[in-house]
Amino acid sequence: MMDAGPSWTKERVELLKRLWSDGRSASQIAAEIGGVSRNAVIGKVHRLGLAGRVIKANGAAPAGGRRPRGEADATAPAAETPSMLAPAPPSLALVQSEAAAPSDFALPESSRVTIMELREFMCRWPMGDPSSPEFRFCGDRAITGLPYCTHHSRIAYQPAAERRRDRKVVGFR
DNA sequence: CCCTGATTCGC
DNA sequence: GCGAATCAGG
Repeated sequence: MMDAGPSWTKERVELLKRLWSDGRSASQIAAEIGGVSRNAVIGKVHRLGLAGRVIKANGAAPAGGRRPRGEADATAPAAETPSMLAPAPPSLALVQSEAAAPSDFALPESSRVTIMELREFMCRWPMGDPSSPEFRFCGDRAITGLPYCTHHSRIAYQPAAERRRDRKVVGFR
């Protein structure tokens, strides 16, 4: 007699619509409505047709294509990012502060290289946003045995004493 | 690893 | 129709 879990009643659907159009995320909506997972929410959203606000009309988006569940996945184990770069990766703030300080050391940014152009003897100091296509490495002649050039080695391996004198990290206003 | 939405498909 | 499982991307 008792009906099972409250499925998508009119009220719940309307609430869903409202929250979705309100810009709430599926997980948030699921939490508010209660009794449903975010997958359920997403599924319902799609079924209702008020799905993806962004319709990829371009062929540039094969996105979304899960392999049939029965199939064994021969997919590679995974590999976030080899990140076999430098032993002492500088902080982003530090990099940015350097980039934003042209007056200090006018590092000859002559040789900036992509990861493909990088050689063992080249400075691996990251320049710019790693997620950007503009991302480059310093590429200057690295100190033998070290991943950085002289300039960036000073930055990366600051003596504790010298580091005490606070270097100015990127300043917010 | 956290999150986001998108898609497939057994139920 | 439903939504877990899975995928792709941030």
